[in-house]
Amino acid sequence: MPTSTRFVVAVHILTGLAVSDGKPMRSEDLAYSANTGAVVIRGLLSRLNDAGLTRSQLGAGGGALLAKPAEKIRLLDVYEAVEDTELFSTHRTPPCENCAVGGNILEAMQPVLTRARMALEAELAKTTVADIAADVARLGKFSIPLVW
Amino acid sequence: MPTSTRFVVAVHILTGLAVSDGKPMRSEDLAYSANTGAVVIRGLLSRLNDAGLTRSQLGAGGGALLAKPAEKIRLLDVYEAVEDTELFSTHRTPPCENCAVGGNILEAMQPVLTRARMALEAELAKTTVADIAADVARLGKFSIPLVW
DNA sequence: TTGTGTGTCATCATCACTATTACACACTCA
DNA sequence: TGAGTGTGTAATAGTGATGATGACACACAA
Repeated sequence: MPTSTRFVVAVHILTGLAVSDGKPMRSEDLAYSANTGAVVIRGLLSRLNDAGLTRSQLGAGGGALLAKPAEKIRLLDVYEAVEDTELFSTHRTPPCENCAVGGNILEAMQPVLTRARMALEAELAKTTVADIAADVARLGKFSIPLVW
Repeated sequence: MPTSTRFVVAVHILTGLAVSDGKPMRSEDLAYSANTGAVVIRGLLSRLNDAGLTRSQLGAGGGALLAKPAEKIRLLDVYEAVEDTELFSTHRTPPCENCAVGGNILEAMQPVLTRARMALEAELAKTTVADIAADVARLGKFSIPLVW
Protein backbone atom coordinates (compact mmCIF):
# COMPACT_ATOMS: atom_id res chain seq x y z
CA MET A 1 0.00 0.00 0.00
CA PRO A 2 1.32 3.40 -0.92
CA THR A 3 1.37 6.69 0.87
CA SER A 4 -1.75 8.79 0.52
CA THR A 5 -1.94 11.37 -2.22
CA ARG A 6 -1.69 13.97 0.51
CA PHE A 7 2.07 14.13 0.41
CA VAL A 8 2.40 14.88 -3.27
CA VAL A 9 -0.53 17.29 -3.25
CA ALA A 10 0.87 19.10 -0.22
CA VAL A 11 4.18 19.57 -2.01
CA HIS A 12 2.17 20.82 -4.98
CA ILE A 13 0.50 23.41 -2.76
CA LEU A 14 3.74 24.58 -1.19
CA THR A 15 5.40 24.78 -4.59
CA GLY A 16 2.55 26.95 -5.79
CA LEU A 17 3.01 29.25 -2.84
CA ALA A 18 6.76 29.31 -3.42
CA VAL A 19 6.53 30.37 -7.04
CA SER A 20 3.93 33.02 -6.32
CA ASP A 21 6.43 34.37 -3.80
CA GLY A 22 4.51 36.28 -1.19
CA LYS A 23 1.21 36.78 -2.94
CA PRO A 24 -1.59 35.00 -1.01
CA MET A 25 -3.19 32.15 -2.93
CA ARG A 26 -6.80 31.15 -2.35
CA SER A 27 -7.61 27.53 -1.69
CA GLU A 28 -9.82 27.63 -4.74
CA ASP A 29 -6.92 28.59 -7.00
CA LEU A 30 -4.74 25.90 -5.53
CA ALA A 31 -7.58 23.42 -5.97
CA TYR A 32 -7.81 24.33 -9.64
CA SER A 33 -4.12 23.70 -10.14
CA ALA A 34 -4.21 20.40 -8.29
CA ASN A 35 -7.49 19.42 -9.96
CA THR A 36 -9.34 18.73 -6.77
CA GLY A 37 -11.82 20.42 -4.41
CA ALA A 38 -11.10 23.52 -2.36
CA VAL A 39 -12.05 21.71 0.84
CA VAL A 40 -9.39 19.10 0.21
CA ILE A 41 -6.84 21.88 -0.09
CA ARG A 42 -8.08 23.57 3.03
CA GLY A 43 -7.76 20.31 4.91
CA LEU A 44 -4.15 20.01 3.83
CA LEU A 45 -3.47 23.65 4.59
CA SER A 46 -4.85 23.09 8.06
CA ARG A 47 -2.23 20.39 8.66
CA LEU A 48 0.51 22.52 7.12
CA ASN A 49 -0.52 25.43 9.35
CA ASP A 50 -0.30 23.23 12.43
CA ALA A 51 3.15 22.14 11.34
CA GLY A 52 4.25 25.76 11.01
CA LEU A 53 4.89 25.52 7.28
CA THR A 54 2.17 27.88 6.08
CA ARG A 55 -0.07 30.57 7.46
CA SER A 56 -3.38 31.96 6.29
CA GLN A 57 -4.53 35.48 5.72
CA LEU A 58 -8.26 35.86 6.24
CA GLY A 59 -10.65 38.22 4.55
CA ALA A 60 -10.80 39.67 1.09
CA GLY A 61 -7.55 39.39 -0.83
CA GLY A 62 -6.45 36.73 1.59
CA GLY A 63 -5.21 33.22 1.11
CA ALA A 64 -2.36 30.95 2.05
CA LEU A 65 1.28 31.95 2.42
CA LEU A 66 4.49 30.19 3.29
CA ALA A 67 5.33 30.65 6.96
CA LYS A 68 9.05 30.47 6.25
CA PRO A 69 11.37 30.57 3.24
CA ALA A 70 10.95 27.73 0.76
CA GLU A 71 14.62 26.89 1.27
CA LYS A 72 13.84 26.01 4.88
CA ILE A 73 10.98 23.61 4.12
CA ARG A 74 12.23 20.07 3.56
CA LEU A 75 10.06 17.48 1.88
CA LEU A 76 10.46 15.46 5.07
CA ASP A 77 8.71 18.25 6.98
CA VAL A 78 5.83 18.01 4.53
CA TYR A 79 5.75 14.24 4.73
CA GLU A 80 5.53 14.29 8.52
CA ALA A 81 2.91 17.02 8.47
CA VAL A 82 0.40 15.20 6.29
CA GLU A 83 1.04 11.45 6.54
CA ASP A 84 -0.73 9.74 9.40
CA THR A 85 0.12 6.08 9.18
CA GLU A 86 3.20 3.99 9.78
CA LEU A 87 5.12 3.14 6.64
CA PHE A 88 4.96 -0.59 7.33
CA SER A 89 1.74 -2.21 8.52
CA THR A 90 2.03 -5.24 10.74
CA HIS A 91 -0.44 -8.08 11.15
CA ARG A 92 -4.04 -6.89 11.35
CA THR A 93 -4.53 -9.23 14.29
CA PRO A 94 -1.38 -9.75 16.37
CA PRO A 95 0.40 -13.03 15.62
CA CYS A 96 0.20 -16.04 17.92
CA GLU A 97 2.02 -15.16 21.13
CA ASN A 98 2.87 -18.75 22.01
CA CYS A 99 4.41 -19.65 18.67
CA ALA A 100 8.17 -19.59 18.41
CA VAL A 101 7.95 -17.44 15.32
CA GLY A 102 4.75 -15.53 15.98
CA GLY A 103 5.88 -14.41 19.40
CA ASN A 104 9.11 -12.86 18.22
CA ILE A 105 8.73 -11.94 14.56
CA LEU A 106 7.69 -8.36 15.17
CA GLU A 107 10.55 -7.63 17.53
CA ALA A 108 12.96 -9.30 15.12
CA MET A 109 11.79 -7.25 12.16
CA GLN A 110 11.51 -3.92 13.91
CA PRO A 111 15.16 -2.86 13.47
CA VAL A 112 15.14 -3.45 9.72
CA LEU A 113 11.85 -1.66 9.27
CA THR A 114 13.15 1.29 11.25
CA ARG A 115 16.33 1.47 9.21
CA ALA A 116 14.33 1.37 5.98
CA ARG A 117 12.04 4.13 7.15
CA MET A 118 14.94 6.29 8.24
CA ALA A 119 16.68 5.79 4.90
CA LEU A 120 13.58 7.00 3.12
CA GLU A 121 13.19 9.96 5.43
CA ALA A 122 16.85 10.90 5.05
CA GLU A 123 16.32 11.20 1.29
CA LEU A 124 13.25 13.36 1.77
CA ALA A 125 15.25 15.61 4.09
CA LYS A 126 17.75 16.40 1.35
CA THR A 127 15.28 18.21 -0.89
CA THR A 128 13.44 21.44 -0.13
CA VAL A 129 10.37 23.06 -1.54
CA ALA A 130 12.68 25.64 -3.10
CA ASP A 131 14.44 22.86 -5.01
CA ILE A 132 11.15 21.59 -6.37
CA ALA A 133 9.98 25.11 -7.21
CA ALA A 134 13.20 25.79 -9.10
CA ASP A 135 12.80 22.56 -11.03
CA VAL A 136 9.20 23.35 -11.88
CA ALA A 137 10.30 26.79 -13.11
CA ARG A 138 13.02 25.22 -15.23
CA LEU A 139 10.65 22.67 -16.75
CA GLY A 140 7.92 25.26 -17.30
CA LYS A 141 10.37 27.82 -18.65
CA PHE A 142 9.32 30.64 -16.37
CA SER A 143 11.03 32.53 -13.56
CA ILE A 144 10.16 32.99 -9.90
CA PRO A 145 8.17 34.95 -8.82
CA LEU A 146 5.49 33.95 -11.30
CA VAL A 147 2.52 36.23 -11.90
CA TRP A 148 -0.56 34.02 -12.21
CA MET B 1 -0.84 5.24 3.54
CA PRO B 2 1.36 2.37 4.63
CA THR B 3 2.35 -0.83 2.95
CA SER B 4 -0.13 -3.67 3.20
CA THR B 5 0.27 -6.23 5.93
CA ARG B 6 1.33 -8.66 3.21
CA PHE B 7 4.99 -7.78 3.48
CA VAL B 8 5.33 -8.45 7.19
CA VAL B 9 3.16 -11.55 7.03
CA ALA B 10 5.12 -12.90 4.07
CA VAL B 11 8.35 -12.50 6.02
CA HIS B 12 6.62 -14.26 8.88
CA ILE B 13 5.80 -17.18 6.61
CA LEU B 14 9.29 -17.45 5.20
CA THR B 15 10.80 -17.22 8.66
CA GLY B 16 8.55 -20.08 9.73
CA LEU B 17 9.74 -22.16 6.81
CA ALA B 18 13.33 -21.24 7.57
CA VAL B 19 13.23 -22.36 11.18
CA SER B 20 11.46 -25.61 10.34
CA ASP B 21 14.31 -26.22 7.95
CA GLY B 22 13.07 -28.57 5.26
CA LYS B 23 9.95 -29.91 6.86
CA PRO B 24 6.89 -28.91 4.80
CA MET B 25 4.51 -26.59 6.63
CA ARG B 26 0.80 -26.57 5.89
CA SER B 27 -0.92 -23.28 5.19
CA GLU B 28 -3.15 -23.98 8.13
CA ASP B 29 -0.20 -24.18 10.52
CA LEU B 30 1.27 -20.99 9.15
CA ALA B 31 -2.14 -19.34 9.45
CA TYR B 32 -2.29 -20.33 13.10
CA SER B 33 1.08 -18.74 13.78
CA ALA B 34 0.21 -15.56 11.91
CA ASN B 35 -3.27 -15.49 13.44
CA THR B 36 -5.11 -15.28 10.13
CA GLY B 37 -6.95 -17.53 7.68
CA ALA B 38 -5.33 -20.32 5.71
CA VAL B 39 -6.54 -18.81 2.44
CA VAL B 40 -4.71 -15.59 3.18
CA ILE B 41 -1.54 -17.61 3.62
CA ARG B 42 -2.17 -19.54 0.43
CA GLY B 43 -2.63 -16.29 -1.44
CA LEU B 44 0.72 -15.06 -0.20
CA LEU B 45 2.37 -18.41 -0.92
CA SER B 46 1.02 -18.19 -4.44
CA ARG B 47 2.87 -14.91 -4.93
CA LEU B 48 6.00 -16.23 -3.26
CA ASN B 49 5.87 -19.30 -5.52
CA ASP B 50 5.64 -17.09 -8.59
CA ALA B 51 8.64 -15.14 -7.36
CA GLY B 52 10.62 -18.35 -6.96
CA LEU B 53 11.02 -17.98 -3.21
CA THR B 54 8.95 -20.99 -2.14
CA ARG B 55 7.56 -24.16 -3.60
CA SER B 56 4.68 -26.36 -2.58
CA GLN B 57 4.44 -30.07 -2.05
CA LEU B 58 0.98 -31.42 -2.72
CA GLY B 59 -0.79 -34.32 -1.11
CA ALA B 60 -0.69 -35.81 2.35
CA GLY B 61 2.30 -34.69 4.38
CA GLY B 62 2.76 -31.81 1.98
CA GLY B 63 3.02 -28.10 2.52
CA ALA B 64 5.22 -25.16 1.69
CA LEU B 65 9.01 -25.18 1.48
CA LEU B 66 11.67 -22.62 0.77
CA ALA B 67 12.76 -22.82 -2.86
CA LYS B 68 16.27 -21.66 -1.98
CA PRO B 69 18.41 -21.17 1.12
CA ALA B 70 17.14 -18.57 3.57
CA GLU B 71 20.47 -16.77 3.23
CA LYS B 72 19.65 -16.11 -0.42
CA ILE B 73 16.24 -14.55 0.21
CA ARG B 74 16.48 -10.80 0.83
CA LEU B 75 13.62 -8.89 2.39
CA LEU B 76 13.64 -6.82 -0.78
CA ASP B 77 12.77 -9.95 -2.76
CA VAL B 78 9.81 -10.52 -0.45
CA TYR B 79 8.76 -6.89 -0.67
CA GLU B 80 8.74 -6.97 -4.45
CA ALA B 81 6.93 -10.29 -4.52
CA VAL B 82 3.94 -9.22 -2.45
CA GLU B 83 3.56 -5.45 -2.69
CA ASP B 84 1.52 -4.25 -5.63
CA THR B 85 1.36 -0.50 -5.39
CA GLU B 86 3.78 2.34 -5.86
CA LEU B 87 5.26 3.65 -2.64
CA PHE B 88 4.11 7.21 -3.37
CA SER B 89 0.64 7.92 -4.71
CA THR B 90 0.22 10.91 -6.94
CA HIS B 91 -2.88 13.02 -7.49
CA ARG B 92 -6.04 10.93 -7.81
CA THR B 93 -6.99 13.03 -10.81
CA PRO B 94 -4.01 14.40 -12.77
CA PRO B 95 -3.19 18.02 -11.97
CA CYS B 96 -4.08 20.87 -14.31
CA GLU B 97 -1.95 20.52 -17.43
CA ASN B 98 -2.02 24.21 -18.29
CA CYS B 99 -0.92 25.46 -14.91
CA ALA B 100 2.69 26.41 -14.47
CA VAL B 101 2.92 24.25 -11.37
CA GLY B 102 0.36 21.57 -12.17
CA GLY B 103 1.90 20.81 -15.52
CA ASN B 104 5.37 20.17 -14.16
CA ILE B 105 5.09 19.18 -10.53
CA LEU B 106 5.05 15.44 -11.15
CA GLU B 107 8.11 15.53 -13.38
CA ALA B 108 9.88 17.75 -10.88
CA MET B 109 9.16 15.47 -7.97
CA GLN B 110 9.84 12.19 -9.68
CA PRO B 111 13.63 12.13 -9.08
CA VAL B 112 13.26 12.68 -5.33
CA LEU B 113 10.58 10.08 -5.00
CA THR B 114 12.69 7.60 -6.92
CA ARG B 115 15.71 8.25 -4.73
CA ALA B 116 13.62 7.82 -1.59
CA ARG B 117 12.20 4.54 -2.86
CA MET B 118 15.62 3.25 -3.79
CA ALA B 119 17.02 4.17 -0.38
CA LEU B 120 14.28 2.16 1.26
CA GLU B 121 14.81 -0.78 -1.06
CA ALA B 122 18.55 -0.71 -0.49
CA GLU B 123 17.96 -1.16 3.23
CA LEU B 124 15.61 -4.06 2.63
CA ALA B 125 18.24 -5.67 0.42
CA LYS B 126 20.73 -5.81 3.27
CA THR B 127 18.73 -8.24 5.39
CA THR B 128 17.85 -11.83 4.56
CA VAL B 129 15.24 -14.23 5.85
CA ALA B 130 18.09 -16.13 7.49
CA ASP B 131 18.97 -12.99 9.49
CA ILE B 132 15.40 -12.65 10.69
CA ALA B 133 15.16 -16.36 11.49
CA ALA B 134 18.36 -16.17 13.53
CA ASP B 135 17.04 -13.19 15.43
CA VAL B 136 13.74 -14.91 16.12
CA ALA B 137 15.63 -17.96 17.40
CA ARG B 138 17.75 -15.75 19.63
CA LEU B 139 14.73 -13.92 21.03
CA GLY B 140 12.76 -17.14 21.47
CA LYS B 141 15.73 -18.98 22.92
CA PHE B 142 15.57 -21.96 20.62
CA SER B 143 17.83 -23.32 17.90
CA ILE B 144 17.29 -23.96 14.23
CA PRO B 145 15.92 -26.36 13.05
CA LEU B 146 12.98 -26.14 15.39
CA VAL B 147 10.70 -29.12 15.88
CA TRP B 148 7.14 -27.80 16.06
C1' DT C 1 -21.09 47.28 6.98
C1' DT C 2 -20.46 44.29 3.23
C1' DG C 3 -18.20 40.92 0.92
C1' DT C 4 -14.50 37.59 0.73
C1' DG C 5 -12.09 33.60 2.05
C1' DT C 6 -10.88 30.46 5.74
C1' DG C 7 -11.72 26.57 9.00
C1' DT C 8 -14.39 22.78 10.11
C1' DC C 9 -18.25 19.60 10.28
C1' DA C 10 -21.03 16.03 8.23
C1' DT C 11 -21.97 13.01 4.59
C1' DC C 12 -21.04 10.09 0.70
C1' DA C 13 -18.79 7.13 -2.79
C1' DT C 14 -14.83 4.58 -3.92
C1' DC C 15 -11.17 1.53 -3.38
C1' DA C 16 -7.78 -1.60 -1.42
C1' DC C 17 -7.37 -4.99 1.80
C1' DT C 18 -8.40 -8.95 4.61
C1' DA C 19 -11.49 -12.69 6.01
C1' DT C 20 -14.15 -16.53 4.80
C1' DT C 21 -16.61 -20.19 2.27
C1' DA C 22 -16.50 -23.34 -1.30
C1' DC C 23 -14.68 -26.59 -4.48
C1' DA C 24 -11.88 -28.79 -8.13
C1' DC C 25 -7.42 -30.80 -8.68
C1' DA C 26 -2.99 -33.05 -7.66
C1' DC C 27 -0.40 -35.79 -5.02
C1' DT C 28 0.93 -39.14 -1.20
C1' DC C 29 0.35 -43.06 1.31
C1' DA C 30 -1.59 -47.42 2.44
C1' DT D 1 -5.77 -48.31 -7.09
C1' DG D 2 -8.52 -45.84 -3.78
C1' DA D 3 -8.94 -42.77 0.09
C1' DG D 4 -7.52 -38.91 2.20
C1' DT D 5 -4.83 -34.75 2.47
C1' DG D 6 -3.50 -30.24 1.20
C1' DT D 7 -3.04 -26.82 -2.44
C1' DG D 8 -4.75 -23.24 -5.71
C1' DT D 9 -8.27 -20.20 -7.02
C1' DA D 10 -12.75 -18.10 -7.49
C1' DA D 11 -16.55 -15.64 -5.33
C1' DT D 12 -18.35 -12.88 -1.77
C1' DA D 13 -18.57 -9.86 2.08
C1' DG D 14 -17.08 -6.69 5.73
C1' DT D 15 -13.92 -3.03 7.07
C1' DG D 16 -11.29 1.08 7.09
C1' DA D 17 -8.87 4.80 4.93
C1' DT D 18 -9.28 8.13 1.49
C1' DG D 19 -10.88 11.78 -1.25
C1' DA D 20 -15.06 14.52 -2.94
C1' DT D 21 -18.65 17.58 -1.82
C1' DG D 22 -22.08 20.72 0.39
C1' DA D 23 -22.95 23.70 4.15
C1' DC D 24 -22.09 27.29 7.37
C1' DA D 25 -20.13 30.14 11.14
C1' DC D 26 -16.32 33.20 11.82
C1' DA D 27 -12.61 36.56 10.98
C1' DC D 28 -10.78 40.02 8.41
C1' DA D 29 -10.18 43.59 4.61
C1' DA D 30 -11.92 47.25 2.07
